[in-house]
Amino acid sequence: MTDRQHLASLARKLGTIAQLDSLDAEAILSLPFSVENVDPGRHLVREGSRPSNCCLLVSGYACRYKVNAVGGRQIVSFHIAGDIIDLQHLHLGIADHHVQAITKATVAWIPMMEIKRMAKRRPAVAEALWRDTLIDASIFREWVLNVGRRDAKSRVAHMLCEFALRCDAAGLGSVETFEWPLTQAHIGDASGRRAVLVNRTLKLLSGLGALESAARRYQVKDWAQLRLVAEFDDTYLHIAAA
Amino acid sequence: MTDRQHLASLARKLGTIAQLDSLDAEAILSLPFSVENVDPGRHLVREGSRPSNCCLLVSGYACRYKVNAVGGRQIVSFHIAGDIIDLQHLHLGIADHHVQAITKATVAWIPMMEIKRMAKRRPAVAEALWRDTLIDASIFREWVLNVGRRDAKSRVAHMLCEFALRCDAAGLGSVETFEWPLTQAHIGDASGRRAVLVNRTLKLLSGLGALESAARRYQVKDWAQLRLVAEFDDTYLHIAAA
DNA sequence: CGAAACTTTGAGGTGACTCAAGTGACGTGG
DNA sequence: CCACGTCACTTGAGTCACCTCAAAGTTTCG
Repeated sequence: MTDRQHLASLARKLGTIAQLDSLDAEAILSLPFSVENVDPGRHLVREGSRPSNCCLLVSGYACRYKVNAVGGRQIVSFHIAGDIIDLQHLHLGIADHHVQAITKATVAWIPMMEIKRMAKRRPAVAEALWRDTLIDASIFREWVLNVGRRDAKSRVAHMLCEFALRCDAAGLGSVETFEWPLTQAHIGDASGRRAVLVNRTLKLLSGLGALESAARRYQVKDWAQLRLVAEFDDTYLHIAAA
Repeated sequence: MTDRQHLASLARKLGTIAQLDSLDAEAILSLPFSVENVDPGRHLVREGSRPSNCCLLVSGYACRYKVNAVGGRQIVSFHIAGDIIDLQHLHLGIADHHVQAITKATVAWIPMMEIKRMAKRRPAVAEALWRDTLIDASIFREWVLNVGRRDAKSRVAHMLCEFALRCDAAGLGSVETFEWPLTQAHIGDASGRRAVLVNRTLKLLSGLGALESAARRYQVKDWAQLRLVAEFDDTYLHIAAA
């Protein structure tokens, strides 16, 4: 199946990132690709590999992670439908981290050569792609601050705020109601804390009335308070057009 | 003064990042710029500003940092001569972090418009610049792992290894002997630990025989051991050509 | 319906923090 | 050229956030 519809979410996302005309959109929608349905836990990129395709997440959720010498895992970002995950490796050659599906997901594999070719012909698309990688980098910087200088309560709240806003911007729910399909172990691996502490921390946030959680369903009850606890400022997401 | 020599370190660096021909090099060397000499502590980029120039570090050392709500500071990267610091904002519009000189430094301000224009005319240079920003992003990811999943000893050792290798690659000394012009407070702000603990940690690394330190002069005595303590693998620096 | 995976709760240990006081290096101005 | 202020480094002692280990619930899914 090579339905152009699979690329629509990419075109939509890049359209929110930069000004694209109809020829740009056409170039994106006519990229060649192959579709794959994957189960939770399936690896989409392996550290040390030399990817020749970019992975577009058509539906579902994924995360990037690295591991330390003793097997400790650190998730460095989450990804949602419309994210073109592997753009970070477009000009790097060798993958420096893993990418793994969190839920069942549908991905479209796009040859890197084709993306590079499109970038040469359509400068506006190239700029959008570059800008997308720069936004990723901005998010990494915020995560360094998050795990480096915030306590467990703020970290978890911050992750929630970021996920909520990104889902909202991608048209996948609102800030109050969105899917957060993570186990407490995922949240722990992303926040650099143990799952046990994440559990206590979520209870604490519920106790504050900022959040309601039950069986991996979360609902933000008090967005203002959650932002406050998280020290959340969305500038770093660069969601508004430049 | 608008001596082309100031741009030589940039041309050199980009040449190690991608294949550039003589026309590419010429394009880089003929960029317009203005030079400024700055003192330690001087800010080169302010969070919230809308930079219109890219800052090339001609000599000296600088760092990027963010602050949390209570004033806690997190350094997210260090920069050395030849680094074009502000490329991260080329397509972002608004600065999401501060950049500050650590030592006395010489910088060259290059108009972003000129860089974008050059990127359009010289695709190989554009690719080199893009690749440079992707390498930055890769380093951010490693830092998330570093502050998220390593103890103080490994963190500090890791920072040392990275700095050493980058200096070495930039032609600023060797792995054993290089300048690390940081106060213990800097090291603390970068590793997400307090300066007091950094002090004890450096003593500990000295005790292991991996390091000698005195009055902000550092020397690596046992590179193999330092790498081991740091869990250091240089893949993420993407130093070798792709 | 049963196994596996995830969540919850408790108790005791530890790495890093805060507070505090003192030492040493450096630069400046009288 | 010494007196003084400033900044960085050093060391100690008490405290706390988070960790580890452990075991019991609960949800999910084949």
